[in-house]
Amino acid sequence: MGPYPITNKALMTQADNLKRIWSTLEKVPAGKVVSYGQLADLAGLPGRARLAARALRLAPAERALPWFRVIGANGRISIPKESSGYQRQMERLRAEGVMVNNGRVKMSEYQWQPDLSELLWQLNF
DNA sequence: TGCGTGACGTTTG
DNA sequence: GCAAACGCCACGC
Repeated sequence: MGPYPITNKALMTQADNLKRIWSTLEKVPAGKVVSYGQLADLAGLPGRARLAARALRLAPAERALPWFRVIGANGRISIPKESSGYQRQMERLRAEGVMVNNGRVKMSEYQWQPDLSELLWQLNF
């Protein structure tokens, strides 16, 4: 967390950006999913979907973030289907009641739609 | 100093 | 549904 809570590029370090994304990800409730772009948006980093993806790769394991609740905006799991991560993600999602068919989730049903003012209140970057 | 590469996204055809 | 063309930008080389 930098000294300034505003997305002023000149004052935000990459470490700050990653922390913002991780903090926001922690707020995604079980049984719901968010897209990479949505996660970045909610973290105050509009248009930074790729950064959200990067943040997941770099996420510290001990933080136990719900990385599996992040999928592509098209509702598909974005990890190569031949990878073990693909299977793990599908299992974790199903374990909390999310229906996954052919690596795909129905966004209209499972996408998290947080109350923005409430989220802003909870987050303390 | 480029330049290619990404667990990405939107628009257009 | 699919593919191409952009847009985005941190990072490694």
